[in-house]
Amino acid sequence: MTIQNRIARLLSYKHLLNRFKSLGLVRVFSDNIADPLGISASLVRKDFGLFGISGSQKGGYSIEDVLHKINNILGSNEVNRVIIIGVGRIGEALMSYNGFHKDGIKIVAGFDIDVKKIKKTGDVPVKPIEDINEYVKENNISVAIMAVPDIAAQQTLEILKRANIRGILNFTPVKFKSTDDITVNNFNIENELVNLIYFVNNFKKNGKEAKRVSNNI
Amino acid sequence: MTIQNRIARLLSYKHLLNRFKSLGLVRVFSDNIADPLGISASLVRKDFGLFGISGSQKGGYSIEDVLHKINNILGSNEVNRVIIIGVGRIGEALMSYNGFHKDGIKIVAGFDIDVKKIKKTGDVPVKPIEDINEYVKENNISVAIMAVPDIAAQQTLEILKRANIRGILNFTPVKFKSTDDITVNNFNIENELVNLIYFVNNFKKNGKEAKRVSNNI
DNA sequence: TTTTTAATGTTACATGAATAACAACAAAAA
DNA sequence: TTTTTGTTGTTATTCATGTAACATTAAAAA
Ligand SMILES: NC(=O)c1ccc[n+]([C@@H]2O[C@H](COP(=O)([O-])OP(=O)(O)OC[C@H]3O[C@@H](n4cnc5c(N)ncnc54)[C@H](O)[C@@H]3O)[C@@H](O)[C@H]2O)c1
Ligand SMILES: NC(=O)c1ccc[n+]([C@@H]2O[C@H](COP(=O)([O-])OP(=O)(O)OC[C@H]3O[C@@H](n4cnc5c(N)ncnc54)[C@H](O)[C@@H]3O)[C@@H](O)[C@H]2O)c1
Repeated sequence: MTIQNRIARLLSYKHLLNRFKSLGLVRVFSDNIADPLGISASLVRKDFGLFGISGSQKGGYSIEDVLHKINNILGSNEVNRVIIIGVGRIGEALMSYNGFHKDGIKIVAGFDIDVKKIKKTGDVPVKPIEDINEYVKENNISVAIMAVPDIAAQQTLEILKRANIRGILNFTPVKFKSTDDITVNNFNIENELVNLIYFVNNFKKNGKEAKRVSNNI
Repeated sequence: MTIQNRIARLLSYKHLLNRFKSLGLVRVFSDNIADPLGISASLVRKDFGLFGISGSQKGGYSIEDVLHKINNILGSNEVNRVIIIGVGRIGEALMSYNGFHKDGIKIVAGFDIDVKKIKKTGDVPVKPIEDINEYVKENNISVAIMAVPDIAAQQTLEILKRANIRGILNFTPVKFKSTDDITVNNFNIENELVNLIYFVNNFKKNGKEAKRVSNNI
C-alpha cells in the first residue's frame, strides 16, 4: 500500500512541495523529497528526468518551477470539468465538497433518474439523466463519477459509453474493466476496509506476520 | 490500476465465485477464474496454494469450499466492528450505507466533536469524541474510519493512537504513514480523480501514449 | 488392469519497477 | 588557477511479482 505509480508519486511530490513552499523554502534537493515519502532519492530524480523536470547541479530544484511543471503534467493548471451520475448519499457528499478546486477539478453537474433530485438552481445543477448526451457534448466533458445503486451500475456504464465519456471513477462495488474506449477506476470502499481489517488481524506490531497465513485455514 | 495484491485478488475471486454460485455452478477450474479477471491461471493456483486452498486433480475447485476458506482468511465470516470519526457528509453516507454486512463489516458507532451530531437513539449511535477511549476498550474495536475536516486530521490520528486503534481508513487528504502501531490506508478521492484525468488526457484510444510525456512540458 | 487425459501444485523464468552506484559537472574553496 | 565538494542525471543491479513450463497424479477410458 505504498506509493504505487509515477503519477501517484507526482501528486505526493506536489503536496510535499506545497508544504515546503508554505514554510518559505525556495529550493530543495532530491533527498529532501525522498526521505519524508520513504522512497529513494534516485527515484525522485528519475521521475523528474522522465517528465523533463531538471535541477541545477549544486542548487537542487526550484520548488516553484517543479510545482508549475507538475501541475502542467497533471492538468491541474486548467479546470477539469467532471459530472456525477447518481446524486444520492455519496453523490451529494462529493457534489457539495469544496476541496476539489485545489487540484483543478470542478464538479459542474449531477444527473439522476429521480425527479425529486432535479435542481435547476444553485451553482451545480442536477439534471435528468436523459439530458446527459447533450450536456456532455456541449460542455466537452470526458470524466464522470458513478454513484448510482449497484443494480443500475451496468446500464449506467452503457449510458456513459454512449455519451462518449472517457474516464469513470466508479463508487459502486460492481467492478468494470477498462477498455480502449473508457478507463474505469473502481473505487471500492468495502474492499479497502476488508483489506485493512485483514492486515490488522494478521500482522503483529513488529511488522512481521503474526502467523503463517496457511495456519489460518 | 490492475489487481494489486494477493488480498485484493482474494476479494476478486470471492465476488466472481459468488456470481458463479448464483448461476448454479458448483465447481470451477483455475482458468475459469483467471480469464474473467485477466490474470494467469497459474497465479490463481499459486494464490490458492499459498492460502492452503486445494482442489482436486481432475475436478478443479469446489466453489463453496473456496468461498468459505476465503471468507475465513478475510475474516468475513465474523462481524468486524468499525467506528467512524467525523459524522459529516462522508461519515454520514458511510454510516447509513447498508452494503457492508455482506463483507462481514458493521459500523457500530460514530464519534463527533459537534454536539448537534450526537445521537443516542437509532441502531448506530453518534457519541461525543471524548467517549472514544472507553467505547473502543469496552467493545474491543481495532479499525476506524477517519472522516473529519483536514484541519482536524492530525489531532484525530493522535486520539486514535491513544485509543489503541490499529487500522485507519483515512478519507482526509492528509497523508499518514503506517507504523508498527497503526496501519493507515489513505483513501484520497482527489488523487484518484487527478490520476484518471491524467490518463484520459494523455492516452489515445488505442491504449498507446498519445504523446511522449516529455513533450508535455 | 493399463493407458490416457486433464487438471492441480510447484519450479523456473521473464518482466518491470525501485534502489544503488557512479560518472559528469557546476559551484565553492584553496 | 587548481582542487575539492556535493548534487544531478544516468546506468547497473537488485528485488518483487506475475507468467510459463512442467512434473505429478487422480479420474476416465480402453
Ligand atoms: N453510501 C456509502 O457509504 C457507500 C459505501 C460504499 C459503496 N457505496 C456505493 O455507492 C453507490 C451509491 O451509494 P449511495 O449510498 O450514494 O446510494 P443512494 O441510494 O443514496 O443514491 C443513489 C442515487 O442514484 C440515483 N439513481 C438510481 N438509479 C439511477 C440511474 N439509473 N441513473 C441515474 N441515477 C440513478 C438515485 O435516485 C439516488 O439519488 C452504490 O453503488 C453503493 O453500493 C456507497
Ligand atoms: N465530502 C466529500 O465529498 C469529500 C471528498 C474528498 C475528501 N473529503 C475529505 O473527507 C473529510 C470529511 O469531509 P466531509 O465533507 O464529510 O466534511 P464535513 O465538514 O461535512 O464533516 C466533518 C465532520 O467532522 C466533525 N469534526 C470536526 N472536527 C472534529 C474532531 N476533532 N473530532 C471529531 N469530529 C470532528 C464535524 O463536526 C463534522 O460533522 C475531509 O477531510 C475532506 O477533505 C471529502
